[in-house]
Amino acid sequence: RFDKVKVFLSQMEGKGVFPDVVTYNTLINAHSRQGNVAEAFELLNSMWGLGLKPGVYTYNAIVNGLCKKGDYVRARGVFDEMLGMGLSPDAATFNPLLVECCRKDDACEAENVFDEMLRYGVVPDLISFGSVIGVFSRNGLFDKALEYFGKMKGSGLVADTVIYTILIDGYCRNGNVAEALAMRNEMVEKGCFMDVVTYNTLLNGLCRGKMLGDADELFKEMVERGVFPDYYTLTTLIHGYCKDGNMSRALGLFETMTQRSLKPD
RNA sequence: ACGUUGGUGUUC
Repeated sequence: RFDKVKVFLSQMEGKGVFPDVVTYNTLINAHSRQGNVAEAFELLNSMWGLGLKPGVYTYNAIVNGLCKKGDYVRARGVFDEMLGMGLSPDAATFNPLLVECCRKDDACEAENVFDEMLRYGVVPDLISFGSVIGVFSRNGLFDKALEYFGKMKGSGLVADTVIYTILIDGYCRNGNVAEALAMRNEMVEKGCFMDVVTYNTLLNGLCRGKMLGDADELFKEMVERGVFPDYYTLTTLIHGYCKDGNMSRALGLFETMTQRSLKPD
């Protein structure tokens, strides 16, 4: 609701309160995320005239916006521009670039960006590792995914719910549901909670592995633990039961879905 | 102090 923002900002200025770099970063990020990179650039350029100097957060927001639009080339251009301004990139600069390579399933470029990040002396975080582990495991390079998981632990990072979910997904995709279940046990033992995405991922693996009975049990477990099923959960299970020829169960879940006022899409 | 980045389904 940028019209309201505009009114609010002018009210602020009327009271002698002027936007600072954080205000601009917030606005630039909002436009950037919504795909309006042109407006984000305009705000970026107008900062200088107000005596405000764009910083790493400012450029990172734009790099992210361009990556989200799939404009990797232009994102690299802004990256170069920020270097030219004498700014040092950080993990939040490289992560959107990595994520975009992963979205395109470009494991090769993702690895290049990861190496580049290291050359700049930037320390990869959980997001960086999660991205590359995911792209490797989805693209026939699961050994490499596990190798990076090893590097991640070696660097002192501790796997969180998202990292475990990526690994569970990786094991399932690579035909090792047993090891995926072992990962789930490990994460719980280490005090890491399973969220709706973790459950959905494992349910999908069980369905694809024709382990519908186990999927059913896991579904019950998630509900008992107060993790509420979403669209992904129900679509995954409905698909699983359809493929398995169990239409009555599939239709039952479909009804559950409408009863929960989750409108089928 | 406040602002930027990651994971799951259907389309055989």
